[in-house]
Amino acid sequence: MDVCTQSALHPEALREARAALEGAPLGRLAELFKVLGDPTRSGILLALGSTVPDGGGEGEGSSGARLCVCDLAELFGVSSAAISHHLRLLKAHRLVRSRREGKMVFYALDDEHVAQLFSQGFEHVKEGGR
Amino acid sequence: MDVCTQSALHPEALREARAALEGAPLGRLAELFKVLGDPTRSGILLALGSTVPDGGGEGEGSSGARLCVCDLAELFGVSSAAISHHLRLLKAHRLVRSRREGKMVFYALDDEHVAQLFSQGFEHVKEGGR
DNA sequence: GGAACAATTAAACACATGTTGAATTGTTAT
DNA sequence: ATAACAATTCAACATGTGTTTAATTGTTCC
Repeated sequence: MDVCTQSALHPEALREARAALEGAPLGRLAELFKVLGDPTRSGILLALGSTVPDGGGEGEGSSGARLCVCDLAELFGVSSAAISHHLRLLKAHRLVRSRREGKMVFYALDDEHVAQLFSQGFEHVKEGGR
Repeated sequence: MDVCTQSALHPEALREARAALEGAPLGRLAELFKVLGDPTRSGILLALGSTVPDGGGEGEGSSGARLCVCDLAELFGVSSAAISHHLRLLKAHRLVRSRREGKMVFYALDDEHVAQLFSQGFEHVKEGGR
């Protein structure tokens, strides 16, 4: 351990910080962000968030698209196994919900916060936040 | 590739989704979330976001704490090398800024969106979003 | 029942990521 | 200049993560 041997350098600030960390569900929060921290998964959420205007016939409100595993696999150019894997993760974190319909399984967003989360992220990225 | 061989199953929805993905800086967004997706890094941001009320003497407004690498290493129980590594990442993404003061280097939050981003995350996590 | 197809799961692999200890750089004090 | 100490960088290692192919499950149609 290369940690400083001299002393706790700024005890007051440290105490404050500890207090802030104490109550926070840090693990869960990081886990959520980790789930979002993959381009394919963010892409899935973004795609599912895209509103389909003149519903072709599968009409289901206008709160977001509904896509099957096949669609997503083609959309991102990966195997459906990979997509399935990602979807399982997203589902475990209540970010998407699934609904079987015949041979296919359709996925849709399951959380109203996700869109806001993304827009905040965009804000940061747009402002040159590398 | 196990991808569905039959056809593009839902062309309209796919077209919409493609449009939504087209404009979005997906890579950057995911990168940002990936940076936040580590407990130590989220912890650092949370710690730096904690407001130190009765400034002991290092007074610098009330918009957040200022901690040196040593403090953070002790706070999370890892080597200062590890902390330094994380800080470099956070800095590269304009999430923190640094300021040298004598032998030490102090870090502080560098972005006003971060707090909001976190609060959105908390919202989700609190609501049982596993 | 069996065939066809979408979805999931399992096993295995390549690659990225976080950590460490050692070496290096930067700053202050003697 | 040398010593002391904080911070960073380097090299190396252990562990995670995303992907693939293959096998399995679920559903529809014949």
